[in-house]
Amino acid sequence: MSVPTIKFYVREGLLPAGELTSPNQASYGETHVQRLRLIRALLDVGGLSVAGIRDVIVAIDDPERPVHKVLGTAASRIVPRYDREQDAGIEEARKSVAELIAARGWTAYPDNPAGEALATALAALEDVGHGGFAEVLDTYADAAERVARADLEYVAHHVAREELVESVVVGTVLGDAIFAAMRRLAHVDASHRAFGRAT
Amino acid sequence: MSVPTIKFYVREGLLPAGELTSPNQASYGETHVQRLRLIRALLDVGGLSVAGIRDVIVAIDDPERPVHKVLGTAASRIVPRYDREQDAGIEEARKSVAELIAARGWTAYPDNPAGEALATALAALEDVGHGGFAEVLDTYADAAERVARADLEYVAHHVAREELVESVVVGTVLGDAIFAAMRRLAHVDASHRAFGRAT
DNA sequence: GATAGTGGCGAGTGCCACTATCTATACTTT
DNA sequence: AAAGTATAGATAGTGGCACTCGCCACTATC
Repeated sequence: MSVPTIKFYVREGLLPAGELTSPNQASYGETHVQRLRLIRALLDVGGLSVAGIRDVIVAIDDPERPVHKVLGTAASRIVPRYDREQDAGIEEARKSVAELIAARGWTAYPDNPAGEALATALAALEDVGHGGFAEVLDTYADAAERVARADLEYVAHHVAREELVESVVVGTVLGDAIFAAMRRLAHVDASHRAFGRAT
Repeated sequence: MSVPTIKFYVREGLLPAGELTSPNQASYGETHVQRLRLIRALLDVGGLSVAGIRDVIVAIDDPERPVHKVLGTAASRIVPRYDREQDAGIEEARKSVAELIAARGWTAYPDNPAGEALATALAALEDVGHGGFAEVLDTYADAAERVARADLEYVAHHVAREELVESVVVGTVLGDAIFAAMRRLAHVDASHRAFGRAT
């Protein structure tokens, strides 16, 4: 971790400045190191932008902000913003999403960032001519439900209140990466079983 | 979709050139449109780079290449390449991945791109101080297994051989986005159930 | 007292996905 | 037939992003 990079993060508001012990010496503590690790994790593994990380961090650090608002901010930075408004099928996809949510009995508004992201992905699927893939959506929803329950249970039982927001952000971002990697490992296994060939 | 953008894609080898009907007229057909949609889906929703898409497309279009090799190429472009070699905990994380694969009875080499990606994510988790999250890994693996089985079944039953490679690529890339979005929707629901508040 | 490092800051770099501009040609309208 | 519009192809430029450099005044250390 080079010094200029750290100075850059300080300037961008990702990292609090060190405490000045003299005009040209500042001391950094464990919290700075911790914060740096968080930044690298969100940047490298989570794929967030520096600006997005700043917003998330500001939200995390603001003790006034109610928890669910912080999570809202985090979600809106974490979910990549596709602007596919011109996509012909997006409206139809939004309807599918609303139906799925209703069928599942989920309490969630379909027009939140996650619902929009799902609609975008479904619309892209349709565009590409693999709309039939939507057939397995129920399996995806089952799996997502299980995972989400496990996430929440972990958070509820093992995380102290003051760490809550940060761990939810970390879990959301890194959880995506973990699941995606596992899905690919499972693909390799499943395809080996089905076709008798390891990839 | 602007004309210069299309020409750019042609130059970059993402899109075959149109058939010249005269020195300054080329005709594009339905396959070009289809290919364009694929490019946009991988770019916007899948988050691949133009160079990565080129590699994937070259692999898809090469009928000589055995299927499992194409999927290997696709996987190596789809999985983002983290270079966390200097991460202290990466070796330990690799061991966890190998153990997980063994415990699951999966047939997959832990040193493939997906295994590396998983190790990286786990190492990042540990760095950030949320190593305990690894507790729920089994739930993730269960879910990944289910999803992967559904993916494969769909492909085996509904996809013609000549479309196989493309649909696996599409399914892998868009499937990630779909699952991630669903996980967030399920989070909202689960947190509403647990804490009685919608986000 | 020479060397090396620091904070702070503006400017620069390299990469990437386009986008603008240019030339030469051809189709289209009047 | 002349003027206007459009296209292919190619080179160069743009804007955004994550750094990285260079400069200054100063200090810590050998």
